[in-house]
Amino acid sequence: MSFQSEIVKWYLSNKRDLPWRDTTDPYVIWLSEIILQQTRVEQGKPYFLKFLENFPNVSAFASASEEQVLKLWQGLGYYSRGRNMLYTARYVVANYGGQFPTSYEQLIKLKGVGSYTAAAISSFSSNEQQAVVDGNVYRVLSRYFGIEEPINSNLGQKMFSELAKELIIDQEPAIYNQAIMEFGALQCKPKSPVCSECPVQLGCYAFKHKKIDQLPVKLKKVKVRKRWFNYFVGITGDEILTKQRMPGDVWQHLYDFPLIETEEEVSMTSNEFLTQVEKLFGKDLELKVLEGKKHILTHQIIYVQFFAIDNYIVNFNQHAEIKSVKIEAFKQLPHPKIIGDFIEKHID
DNA sequence: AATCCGGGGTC
DNA sequence: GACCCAGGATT
Repeated sequence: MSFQSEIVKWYLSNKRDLPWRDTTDPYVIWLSEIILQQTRVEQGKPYFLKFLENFPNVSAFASASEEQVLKLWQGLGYYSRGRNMLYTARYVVANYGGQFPTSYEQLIKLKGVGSYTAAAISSFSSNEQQAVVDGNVYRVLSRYFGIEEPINSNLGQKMFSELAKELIIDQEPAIYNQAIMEFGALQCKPKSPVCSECPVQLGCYAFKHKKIDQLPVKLKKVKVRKRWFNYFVGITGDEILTKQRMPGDVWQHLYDFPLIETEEEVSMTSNEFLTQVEKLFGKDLELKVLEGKKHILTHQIIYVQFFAIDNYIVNFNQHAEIKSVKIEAFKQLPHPKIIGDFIEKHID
């Protein structure tokens, strides 16, 4: 039996029961695929259900506000996915009359939809012969066929997508694509794959040559930047100071607190820091240390320090980005995870 | 071609 | 701590 047939056979008896399977609605598939980008199934599942409940179709999604979408997205990360979804939902309503496209050619033009997602939606919704190449596929193919070209090199990506394209010929695209990804996720895992019970063990290059833990090859050395965020929690009566984050940095469009970023950990005796703080909040400011947290992102480690401020004065003319809003309204805004956690813990 | 964009799970 | 997750956009 061929590699592909074995994988499909394995899939039919081992697949998970997931809420986005058993539908060919391209809108629902799109929803699931965007949410699952760089996101584990178990992490994405509750978000998928929440989004489907709030937005049962693309028209409902299109009529949402960005704040509504980002609030639902809160905690999932890579927030541009949420912003792009809203853009795309409106685009589909405006240009396709709310009929979500199913062809690769149309899908690839949508914001937030790349080659993987276009292949996934087109094959799952209309059985178009487009091969998905995601992290699972890279791993399974590199191991089974013994491809040592790095999966994130230009040549590597080309080789893997060519191979995937050949393999899907004569397969049922929807099932085969899901099968090879599920196989990668459950059987041919990154760490400790279940080779002893593998249906394609005999043909597997990596198993034969004992290179399971060396494939796939991936070039990588991401430098992690360290940053120090000093947040100021200012509450007067039933209002709190907040600020929306701007383009060009993490958490774009989400709401946090007034912030002074420094090159290193600040000390309360640093004149330079205190001068900056007074410049923002006035001379009579009372400052208290609340708590410190370490927040890890892909390319950054952010050391977050929260300060409580009292008796502050903000010159809203000079600092138009800072606003004072009702605490209840503030809570409804979308926040970065680190801020959302702080609010839950400290602000009733 | 390299870098940025989150948060969480696993070993 | 290192790696990875049903990747995509930007420079």
